[in-house]
Amino acid sequence: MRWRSCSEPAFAFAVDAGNGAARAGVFHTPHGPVETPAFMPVGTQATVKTLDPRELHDAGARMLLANAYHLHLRPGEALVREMGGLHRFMGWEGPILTDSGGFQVFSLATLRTVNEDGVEFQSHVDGSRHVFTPESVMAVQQALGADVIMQFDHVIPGQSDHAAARDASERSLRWLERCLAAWTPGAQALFPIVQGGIHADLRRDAAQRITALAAWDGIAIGGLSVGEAKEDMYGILEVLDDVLPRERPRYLMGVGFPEDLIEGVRRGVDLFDCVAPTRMGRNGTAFTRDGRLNVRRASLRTDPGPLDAECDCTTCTRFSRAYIRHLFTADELLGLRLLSLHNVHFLLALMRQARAALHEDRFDAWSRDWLDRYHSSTHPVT
RNA sequence: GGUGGGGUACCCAAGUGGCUAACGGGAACAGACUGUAAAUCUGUCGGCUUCGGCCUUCGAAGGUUCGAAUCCUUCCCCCACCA
Repeated sequence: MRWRSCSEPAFAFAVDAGNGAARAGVFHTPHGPVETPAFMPVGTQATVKTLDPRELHDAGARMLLANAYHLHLRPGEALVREMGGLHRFMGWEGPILTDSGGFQVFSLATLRTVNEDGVEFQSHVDGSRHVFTPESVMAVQQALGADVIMQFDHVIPGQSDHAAARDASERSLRWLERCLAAWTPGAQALFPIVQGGIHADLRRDAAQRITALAAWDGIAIGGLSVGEAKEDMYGILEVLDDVLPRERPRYLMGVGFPEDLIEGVRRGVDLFDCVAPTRMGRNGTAFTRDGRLNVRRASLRTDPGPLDAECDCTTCTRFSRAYIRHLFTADELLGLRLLSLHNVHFLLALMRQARAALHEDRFDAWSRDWLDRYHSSTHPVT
């Protein structure tokens, strides 16, 4: 295995506070440090939908995601490279992580066939056929030029049985070896991904085998938040907390909702990403300290207050619930932007609070209070 | 004044004897969304209900029929064109 030593500084990870399994630290990348635990907004097609990179940075985002499958189809990694790489192309100077397309094996299941060599996708854009292999996915991600790249993995539905989960996990492990062989260490960190569904033995086995391969820049936990029960997800995180090395960042892929971020941090996760804040932002749901709020609700028609009284984002400082409701009711584009911005800001602020609580050694109490209030879900009309 | 067309649930609009509480849209209301095929999707949308049904509806009133939003009569409105 051609593993770069973890003593190399480019992707150093320093843990500087902890509370049980939860910890706070700093993950260093060639495009700057990321304080953890951190939430990474998702910009699948080299854009966090509706949001300007500048306002993302101002909201506290330090690292973004993009997607190899989508960018390979459009505009193509060659064009991105020609335009100076992903950072310059999308106007984001901070670190970027690209997902490999493994999630699309799950989300586009009706448009692909899997075999040992790789996956043949029928493009959701124009129907053309594209073969993704561990080697080709490494090449795509190298051309895109993200700081962190992901192995090609096989994601399956959360409720899959043991046999199916083992099959997908074993395939992902074989593909990991091929990704490692095709990877050029140095400017890019390669994160392996633990699979195994909701089956503790498979998860433990995969985590141990990945860990045993070599030193790590970071390890991802994949195949969660794909339809399984929350308790199953939390249970798997607890299983993995015992097995995964503590000196490297752990990245829980595709999570999540505010409550899942806190539950994840509590179980030792450092990095998260999720489309929820932006998708829900476009679909009319706001995250608030008192639970989710459907901004189309008739009861907000004349509500002069902010989405969340404690939020200091642009949306909450300047616009009323009544106005945002109106924007959604009238299908005005500003509504999508304002709500996406608020939701992203909300999760970033949540992680900021979690880090502060960890540094001040009060994470346990803080997280319990936060969850109690969030789950009480009242939404008094102002 | 004449001729022709039309009045269907909040709006638009199908339906010309039973399969119609009434196709479709929209609005409204409620819900879902977790490494983005998503500014998407789902449900409710006359009233009551012990969920099996019951009641009231298709401009108004009468009539034909076992049975009418659908056929007939009269009346009331709207639109187009002609005087």
